[in-house]
Amino acid sequence: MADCGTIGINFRFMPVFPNNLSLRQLRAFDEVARQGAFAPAARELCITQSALSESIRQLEEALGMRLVDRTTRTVGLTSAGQAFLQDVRHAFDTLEQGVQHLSDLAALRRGKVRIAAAPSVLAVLLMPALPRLRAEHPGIEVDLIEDSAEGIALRVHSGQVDFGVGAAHPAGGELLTQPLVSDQMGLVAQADEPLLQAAQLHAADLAQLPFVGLTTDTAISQLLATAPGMPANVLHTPLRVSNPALLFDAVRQGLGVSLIPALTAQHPARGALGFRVLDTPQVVRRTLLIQRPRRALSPAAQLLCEALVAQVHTLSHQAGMLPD
Amino acid sequence: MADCGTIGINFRFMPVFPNNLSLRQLRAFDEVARQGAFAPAARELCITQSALSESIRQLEEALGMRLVDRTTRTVGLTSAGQAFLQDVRHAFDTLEQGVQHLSDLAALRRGKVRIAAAPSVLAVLLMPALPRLRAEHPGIEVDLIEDSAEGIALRVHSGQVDFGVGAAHPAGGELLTQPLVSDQMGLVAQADEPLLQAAQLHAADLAQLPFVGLTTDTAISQLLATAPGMPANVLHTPLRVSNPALLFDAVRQGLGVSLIPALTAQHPARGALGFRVLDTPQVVRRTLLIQRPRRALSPAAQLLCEALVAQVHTLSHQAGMLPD
DNA sequence: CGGTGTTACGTCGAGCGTAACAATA
DNA sequence: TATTGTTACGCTCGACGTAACACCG
Repeated sequence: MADCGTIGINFRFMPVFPNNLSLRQLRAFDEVARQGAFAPAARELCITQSALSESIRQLEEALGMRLVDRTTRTVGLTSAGQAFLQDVRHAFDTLEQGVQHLSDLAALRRGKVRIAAAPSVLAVLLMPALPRLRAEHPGIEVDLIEDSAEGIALRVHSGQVDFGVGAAHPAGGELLTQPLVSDQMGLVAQADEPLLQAAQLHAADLAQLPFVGLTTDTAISQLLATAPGMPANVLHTPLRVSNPALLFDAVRQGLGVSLIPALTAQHPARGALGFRVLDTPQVVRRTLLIQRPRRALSPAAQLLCEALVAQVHTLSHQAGMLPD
Repeated sequence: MADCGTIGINFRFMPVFPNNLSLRQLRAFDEVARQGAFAPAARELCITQSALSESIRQLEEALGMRLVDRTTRTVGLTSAGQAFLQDVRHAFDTLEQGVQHLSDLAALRRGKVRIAAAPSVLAVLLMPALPRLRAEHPGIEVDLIEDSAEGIALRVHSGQVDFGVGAAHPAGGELLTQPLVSDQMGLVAQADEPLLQAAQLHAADLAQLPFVGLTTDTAISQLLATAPGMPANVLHTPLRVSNPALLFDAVRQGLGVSLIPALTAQHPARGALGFRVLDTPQVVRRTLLIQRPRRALSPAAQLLCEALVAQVHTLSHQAGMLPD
């Protein structure tokens, strides 16, 4: 490498910063001031007197100023030393505080997690885990952002969220995905709908029923569109809503039935509506955990990740759930 | 030396302080964050990428936490890294400020000097130098403390003042002294006193005049007491005052004449009173510069010291002055 | 003498550069 | 392919300890 600092244009600000001095020297100075003598300070620092003496000498040389008045028997600080000591200790406190902050992050005493996810994931997988998380880690802030598959991908890619949960989507380029849970599509209808009690439920059975769909930008809608054997009224619905909660409201109002994933059926907004898995075709929705590649999750984000997986396991016995 | 940290009782506070990390690593971290990449940061730091990479690795290892997310092409900070960066920069600013303070002290832009001295020294040697000093170094604070020889010695010994100027005194133990100026004792009297014009002035000439003295705790009084050939009215005075200003007032009131050093005669409070050196005996007062041994003077104190010496030279042509 | 801080000197390891590698755009 | 970050491997210089010294109580 070319020797630096030769002609280079970029001298920048360069305020003669302590390029020379080291934390060792400053720590040594602090301890000498604290102890008022070299010998005990050296013991405290776990070095010999000679090493300590050398450190102080170097520090004074680097600063071009005498900091300590040596009197063989007792040691005192120069007025300059006293002034400098203030700042050194302040800097130490700041650094120590910084390390403490890191420790807090690692120990989950502090932190902030931002998650983007599909509505059902938020309501069914994350919300139930929050009370315990809030109780056990009150210092961790959580932002839950409801979004579409595309929005999730974009938010993950831009780093706006720590990770996302939802369907795969090409937006956002290459993202690191990991299967979290798969579930089957099923019929949601008013409780007295006879099909809910049928021995077998086929997609064709829905052909004559009024059908309420999700807007076409949703991953679920697109999943149904690619599934084989879907009757026309399922593929082209006269009424489309953008999220499960509205869908449940529509079904409850008698506007029709719908097909939703089993996980979404766990949404509290379903209320007393009935649900059963579709036997043919088996339409499986895969929900992924989506991260930026080569980006480490913060400890708090890991915690929520784990809570998410745990919640998946809790719900794994429900009809139509296929945990990965 | 016994290996430290074994059983020792003194674990003290020991808050897992950054015992490992160094300023180099922190500076490297700061620069990586600033540049957003290793290569330019390494150039800025005048080291190779490999060295920089190693520094960051060590820092992360010391902190037990990933600070930088490497993406080969671009580099981002972990949330932990962002939080830590704040504190690191704050600590840097504090240190830089400390160094700046030292620089200010050295360049006489800031500073504080405390001086203890005899009244005549303050009024005659220091006061005249102050206007220029205040003009040239407005950031330097000066404390002038008027005191007796004993008080000066004690204040110097205790470190309450940077240095003292006055007569020698055993109080305060071993002090570093340096002759500053010597001057002869002389007669101070109302301007019409015939002795002021005499060809020769002998101590015995004062025997019949009313005499006003300084209190016996003053160095001048003690000096006169040990001088040979002093008439009784000089040695035992019915009226004693504690400082030259009062003495001048007394003489002006016609209460008597007195003997004072030539330097003191330069005191502005003398007004129109006459002064002439005593021819026999020649009584010489030695004024010393008094410092604590093995204690370096601050730059500001040195400045005042030099101003003091310069003022001595300015007055060296006056009658009775014997600069050393 | 006991204890202080300083200096001299030999040793060892941390920190660096060179070079080869891996991975992205 | 060009550029970036990582790893491997010597090397050198700085930081340490031992020891001898100088100094004060």
